[in-house]
Amino acid sequence: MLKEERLKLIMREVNLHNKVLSADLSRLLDVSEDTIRRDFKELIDAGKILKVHGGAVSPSFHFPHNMQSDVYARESKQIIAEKAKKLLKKDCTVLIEGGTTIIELAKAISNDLHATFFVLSPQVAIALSDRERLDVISIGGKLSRNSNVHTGASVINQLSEIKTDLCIIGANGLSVAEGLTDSDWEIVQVIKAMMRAAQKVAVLSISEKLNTTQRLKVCELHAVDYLITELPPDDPFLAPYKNSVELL
Amino acid sequence: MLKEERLKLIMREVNLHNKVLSADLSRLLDVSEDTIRRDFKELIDAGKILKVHGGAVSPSFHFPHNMQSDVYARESKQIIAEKAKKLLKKDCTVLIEGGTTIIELAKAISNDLHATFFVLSPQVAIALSDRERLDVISIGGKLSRNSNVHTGASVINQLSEIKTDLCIIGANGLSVAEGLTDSDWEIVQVIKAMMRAAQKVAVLSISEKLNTTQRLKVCELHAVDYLITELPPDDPFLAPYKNSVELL
DNA sequence: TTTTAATTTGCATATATGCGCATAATTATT
DNA sequence: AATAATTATGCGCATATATGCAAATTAAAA
Repeated sequence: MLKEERLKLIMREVNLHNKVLSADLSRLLDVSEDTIRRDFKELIDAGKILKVHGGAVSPSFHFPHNMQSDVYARESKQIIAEKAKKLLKKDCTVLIEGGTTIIELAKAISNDLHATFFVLSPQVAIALSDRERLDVISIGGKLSRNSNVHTGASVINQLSEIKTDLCIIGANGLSVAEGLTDSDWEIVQVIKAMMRAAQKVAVLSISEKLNTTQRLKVCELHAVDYLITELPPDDPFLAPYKNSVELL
Repeated sequence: MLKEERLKLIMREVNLHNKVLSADLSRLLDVSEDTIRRDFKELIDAGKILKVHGGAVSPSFHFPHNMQSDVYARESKQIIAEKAKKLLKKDCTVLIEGGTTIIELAKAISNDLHATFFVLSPQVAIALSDRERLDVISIGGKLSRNSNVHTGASVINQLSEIKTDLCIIGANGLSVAEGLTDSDWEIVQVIKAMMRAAQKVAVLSISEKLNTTQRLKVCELHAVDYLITELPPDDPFLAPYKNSVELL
């Protein structure tokens, strides 16, 4: 990849998100963070970005907005994202939910994966929008405020009309006894519809969500094909799950 | 192979991909990289390409050449956003497109406006997602990469089923003679459908887009109800538009 | 504070580039 | 047609640029 291309892509990221992290760009563009920082220098000299610790921001960036302090458990989520990437094969169709873990996965997806993604969350749509070889299709609907995912009858309807190889969802509660659980009724309906639309079901969950239960039931554990946590599959903590799902 | 043929092929590659690697061309045309570089020299002298380390790029791609433009107009866009806010009444339904000007409007919308927004762009959806009293409904579809707006038949379909008080769109080209114009066919279809779905049409445009024309026609000027620019309505620059639309 | 993460710096390596020259191909001249 | 002149091409080498790695430094976070 030409350096010029990288600069273009960096600017695109900055204009898109107002801020970029060196680490994210490093993974996206598959160069070292050093190189990203050197690119930053050029863009700074050109007055196109401003440097901040950890990344860069657009010159017109105002702090109050977009300042999401999502750093929490980000490392675990990145491990999960790396594992989940292995499920994404060339030319597959994927139905993908929202939530911070899923967004981490979206960011980690390589620039040259050729596939079709059906997305339910505007954030995920944006995170994927710069991947040249990806078809991104938003399943529209009412934006649920607390989850930032499209919900409602129209979503369920549209989901009933598509078939995908895989669906990827985040877990709010997961236990051997109760299976997958959530606290939001609308989201539960959406996830159920997603699972019907997909051949295989992958659940991404940081380990702290394991062995917890939310008010509403989504499905039994055995309805899940892959469970991806930041722990190695042979971690004793995961032992109870081994019989029902494939651990990654 | 004749040198002239090579030059032709090189230009074709550049126009096709906006960039070429010396190494690729060397292999493709079966000549040494030196020769390719010497070819580059000719094309550079002719102003047809620009040299970068590792290859060459099309002049429009080279970033130092299109340095400004996007970021600087932000102030104007904020002025436009403030004016456009006045069109948003309590309990109205609004259909809103994408683009930087529109995103600026979305950010400017007050926290206690009670209304329903149909959105076509994930960025706009996110910008609106934290307004407590807003219903945000995404019209889903294939995400168009260059505009970051949902497009395609499903969008047109969904738009045919809704009725809103107002639609707000950004202009790419606007002139008295040619009306509203754009360069992307998919977007044109979407805008037309938006206008059919809405009672009133507001066009937001920074003044530099005025009196310019793009390849594809969207509609005549009189199909637009409100034209909002950063200039005051009595600016002489806007005089030709006065008869056809209401200026804000 | 201590601890962690990000950045800078210097260095090593790989790749790209420019130049001189020899050779091959093309064109002009006799 | 043969030869001279011109132009195009490839190769080796010196230099410049780009990139990654590791240690040292600096900034943020706990």
